Amino acid sequence: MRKDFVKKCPECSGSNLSISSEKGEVICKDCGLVIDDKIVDLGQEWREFDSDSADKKRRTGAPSTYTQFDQGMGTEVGRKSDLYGLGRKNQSKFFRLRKWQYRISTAIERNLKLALAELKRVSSYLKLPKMVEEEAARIYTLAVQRGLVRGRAMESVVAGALYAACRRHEVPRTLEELSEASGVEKKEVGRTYRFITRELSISILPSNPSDYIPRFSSALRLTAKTQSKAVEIIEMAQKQELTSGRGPTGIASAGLYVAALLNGEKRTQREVADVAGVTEVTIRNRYKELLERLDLESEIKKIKKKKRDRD
DNA sequence: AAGACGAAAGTGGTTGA
DNA sequence: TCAACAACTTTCGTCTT
Repeated sequence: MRKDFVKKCPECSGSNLSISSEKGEVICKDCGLVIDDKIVDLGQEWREFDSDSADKKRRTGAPSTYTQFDQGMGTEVGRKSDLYGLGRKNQSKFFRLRKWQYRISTAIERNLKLALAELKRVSSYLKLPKMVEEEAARIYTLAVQRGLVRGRAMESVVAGALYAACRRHEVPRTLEELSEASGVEKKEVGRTYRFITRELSISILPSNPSDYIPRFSSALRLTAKTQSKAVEIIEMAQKQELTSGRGPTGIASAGLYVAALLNGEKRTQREVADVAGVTEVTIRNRYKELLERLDLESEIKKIKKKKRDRD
């Protein structure tokens, strides 16, 4: 069963809430307020209604989880009782093997234990959905097994794995946010992110500017109308090929800035720039392109005229 | 005085020879 | 491996509201 954290929108007290578990957001459909954009956990996916469907769905027992350091399972190289019938030579070989196995696995386990603790810390700081945390843990485990952590700070690999997991699940967090949460430098996060996704050949779609809109616009306290206008503008921009090669946060913030302007809820460039983690200059550049290519100039002029008339 | 605008120089990353 | 290149940032002076 899903936990309902909020039943009514505190802004307009409508009960028309939309839960997007993938993005970890609860949005009021009436006024667009993002009530809780950082749901930690919505509970398990599968439910059992009767024994029939239970048999189909409950195929794995307890879900194996990557956030436990050994995925809830362990391996050992035999026990002493297995020694029966081995010759002397083989006995010592057996002990050597077991010693090595022990050393290697404890080294990996120790690392994983530490890393997963760190991963959980960062993830809960950013209030990421459980799915993303699991994914990040999976990625990190793979990275350890491939020996990709050697020579790299564990923290930065954790941050890189989390960033990758966010991108995969279209729950975008900026590099800055990851950097702030993990205490790893921004470039380092980006570097390890690129490294591990390349080495593990994890394919990641380029992030969509629209994915940032709900979070940014709620931070700026903008209405749902403005929010959907911004998404509209961004879609138009994508059709005009104004978006390729540009930073998605820059496009998102410019779209939001224009949308707010058109709906008479003006925010300054600085305000938008701050929540989006870009500079005013970038917003200006994108903004200029948007006006030129989407003929919004006349609409902007109308807004300005209206304002003058009011004075 | 605050916000918007734009030029110039610097940074880090990608690409192609 | 190096140089050219695009996107973005920082900084700063000027114009607009």
